[in-house]
This record gives sequence, structure tokens and C-alpha cells, in this order.
Amino acid sequence: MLKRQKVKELLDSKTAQEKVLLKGWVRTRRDAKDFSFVEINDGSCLKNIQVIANNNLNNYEDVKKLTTGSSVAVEGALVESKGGSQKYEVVAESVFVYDYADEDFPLQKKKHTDEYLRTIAHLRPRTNKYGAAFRVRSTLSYAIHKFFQERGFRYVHTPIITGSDAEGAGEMFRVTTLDMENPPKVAGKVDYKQDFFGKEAHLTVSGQLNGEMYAMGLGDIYTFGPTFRAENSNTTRHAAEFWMIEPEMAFADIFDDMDCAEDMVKFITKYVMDNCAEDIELFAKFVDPTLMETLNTIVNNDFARITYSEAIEIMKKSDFKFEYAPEYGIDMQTEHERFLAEVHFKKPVIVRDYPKEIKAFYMKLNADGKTVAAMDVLVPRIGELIGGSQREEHYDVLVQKIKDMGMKVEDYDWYLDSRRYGSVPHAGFGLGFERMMMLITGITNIRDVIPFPRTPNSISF
RNA sequence: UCCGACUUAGCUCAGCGGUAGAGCAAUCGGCUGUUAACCGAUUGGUCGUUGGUUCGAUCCCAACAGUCGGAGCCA
Repeated sequence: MLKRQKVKELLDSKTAQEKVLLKGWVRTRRDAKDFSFVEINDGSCLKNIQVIANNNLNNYEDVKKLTTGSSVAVEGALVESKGGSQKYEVVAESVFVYDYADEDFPLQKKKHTDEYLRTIAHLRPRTNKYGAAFRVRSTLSYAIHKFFQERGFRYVHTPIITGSDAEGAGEMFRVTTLDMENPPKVAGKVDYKQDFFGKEAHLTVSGQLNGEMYAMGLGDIYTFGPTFRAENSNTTRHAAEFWMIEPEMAFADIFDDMDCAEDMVKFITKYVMDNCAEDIELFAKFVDPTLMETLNTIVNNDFARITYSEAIEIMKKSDFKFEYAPEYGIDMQTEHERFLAEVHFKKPVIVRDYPKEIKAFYMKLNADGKTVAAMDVLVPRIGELIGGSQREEHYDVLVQKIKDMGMKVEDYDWYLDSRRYGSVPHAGFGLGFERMMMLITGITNIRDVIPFPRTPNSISF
């Protein structure tokens, strides 16, 4: 029996072939006098393959009814094309129609807006742009695993349901099996002792605290999984469900952390450029004309490295008109981050040593007593791509920081154990996977780099 | 959550105080090794919802809803 070949294999074929079998979806059909051109795409690559269906086919009438979106199997000869736009085409000996797409198939042979395609997110992978985006998403995921695995990092699956209200990284989604209409109550309050886990449970906002524990056993680890934030944020850069990569390295300081982050961003960018060249080309052509320049800048240059106070000084000295004046002690605004990466350095920048007041409790207090060993990687257009830090490894300092920030020490009992039993310096960071996707494709809305995005008031599909 | 813009045919949009138009799509026909093919015809809309102003509202006003953009939160 004839083995099916993907469109990519056929177009990459070294020679013409007498007999091939291909399967896919019709992108467009053009009728000529005695035959039809049918363009088939199967998702294996951006390009379609052109099929010549002559009117001597016994079901030629069926071929002439093929609409955009219909599914077919074609047997025939792979021959060099007489037309100019493609190397090969397939002259059909038989065309089997799996299914006709109804005439109200919403994808037309024209450009659709991203807003419209979002309303048909279940069908948009059949378009050129979204096909390319999600091929890139797959390759980018692989590149991340490849980067860490090749460097001896272990992949840790941290829990998605969590009982700790730990990190304070944002509002959390509650997980419960209680009857919401009529929950059990004690003294007027919901009695979570009767809930599934016997206490309150939520979807994770970060795997970091769990990841740190595994770094204390396995050495270097990384997590790569879904993360959830119940924040009511309506921006092009936030989703309620997104994927995060969180490496954690034992015996590492903030400089090791920055090196790792920079190496990783460069590696995965290069990997996608090399392995999704055709798809990236589409984005450079139709989505962001400056994309190639941006990607080359990332791959070919050292990232700028400055401290938070230096960043504030740079911004104060510039005559750039900020909506919010940069001031030491306040967290950087989106416009500040973008100024540094886009306007001042024109390449990725790593800012470190932030005032302790504006950063999380687990970050290591620097010798000055005022700043913490935190670092953010800022990139053009996106702003913050990565946030990381060296962790506070001293038990007493960490306990004091927990108290200072008004949190309960007993909630962090298990976490504090790591500082009691063989504590070591360690560091890690979090990379928002979708933000990396946006950086690498030039797509400006996070909703367009997630197959089925979840944002406030939006959970169709 | 705050600020702003938008909401007219399946899609992208134009329009105007006197109840609507184009391109594309779809359907039918024609022509052609075409390639977002081309040419012709046809079909297709209670102009987001509710209220108000007016002789009369798709158009002006208000509220609400939805979408988009910016901000905050962050990844």
C-alpha cells in the first residue's frame, strides 16, 4: 500500500515521483478549461501543494464542488510544475473526498483580522499565520527542553493544585468540590475542612517554591507548565492561564542566574530561527517588518547589564518624556522598561539589585541591606520577559523578611526547612512562555499565541 | 479595575436627521497552466441592546453589553 507523504516531504523531495499519496485540506480551488488546480495544506509546513485534477477523473464533478476547508486524499504523480510559483505539483490519478466543508465555512481566501479569528479560535490553526504561530510554539517548547536537558537540568513537575497561598504572586483561582449553592458553614464562614483536601485549595501561580526544594536534591532543575492568575487584567500581555518556565540552580548566585537567562534566550531564539525559518519569514513579512533585526540583535549581542539605580539615573538624565517620572524606590513602569530596551540600549537589558521593598520575600538581601539580588530581563516591545533572583538562603534573614512583609511564618514551614537542613546559595528565574512567543513571532497580543486563550470573561472553546 | 475608541451584509469597511452602499465571500454562468486568478449575474442587512430628544433616528443624547487599545497588576 502506498505510504502517505506529508506536504513538506513532497515539496522537499529530491526528485519527481511516479506515485504519491497525500492527504490534507483544500485551501483554494481554481478551475481551468479541462482541469482544476486544487491547493492542499496539511499543516506540515506553511506552503500548500498544488494538485492538478484533470476532467478525465471519474469523479471530476466532485472535484469541481470542492470548497475551501474540504478534506481530501490525493493519489498521483509528483512532477515538476509548469507554473512559476512552485517546484513540484501533483497530477492526480484519484481524488477521494473525505468531507466537504459547508458553504458557511468561515475562513475565506483572504486576510482576516486577528479579532475575528479569535472568535473562531477552533478554526484558526487552518490559516497561514496561526499555523505558523503554533508550529513555532511547538518548536519553541522543544528548544526549551533541549536547552535545559543538554545542560543537565532535570524537568520537575510541580503541582498545579496548591494548598499554599504562598507566593503572593497574584490572585488565585479557587479549587473546590463544595456545593457553591449551599456550602457547609461554621460560625457563618465556609467550612473548608469539609472540602476535598480538607483545606482551601487553589490553582498554582508559580512552581518556584516547590522547584527550589527539588533543586536542593537534584541540583539544577526546571519546571515548564501551566500557571494561573485570577487577576482581572485586560492587556495584550496577560492571560489567566499561561505557561511558565522556572529553572532553579543550586550553588548559583545572581550572576550565574543572569548568564543562564541570557544563554537560554539566545539558544531558543536561534533554535527557532534555524528550525522554523519559513514560518519566521512569514512573521517578518506580514506581522512585524523589524522582526529579523530584533531576533538577530538578540542572538548576536551581549545583553546590557545594569543595576536598578543605574537604570533610574539613565532615565533621569534622558530628555525622554515619561508619563510617570522615574524615581528611586518605585517599581519600573512598562514605559520605563520599554524605554531602556527599545530606546536607550536598543537590545535586551538585564536590570538587577532592586530595592527590597518592591520585590518578593524570598529574594536575597544584598550586603547594602537595602537592595535584593533580583534581576529582570527587559526586551524591546514586550518589557519584562524574565524575572529572577538569587534566593535568600539564610534562615534568620528569611524569617525576618516574611514577618516584615506581614506574612505568617507557619505558612512557610516546609519551605523554611530548606534553610534549616543544608541550605545553599541558589538562584532561578521565571520566563513567561507566551511572552517569549510574542518576542519571537512579533505577534502583539498574547491571545494570538495561545491555542485557546483564557482571559477575563472569555472561556469559549 | 480605570481611561479612551469602536459596534452597519458571512468578512473588511463606507455612509447619512427622511428607515442603507462598496469590495471580498457564497450561489449560478463564462474564460483561462492558474496561483489571494479573472469577467458577468444573483443572493444577502429588524445599522449591538434598551430608553430618550424629534413630525421622523442607523445617524443626536443616556444607560447597558460586547470588542479593541492604553494603564495598573505581573510572566
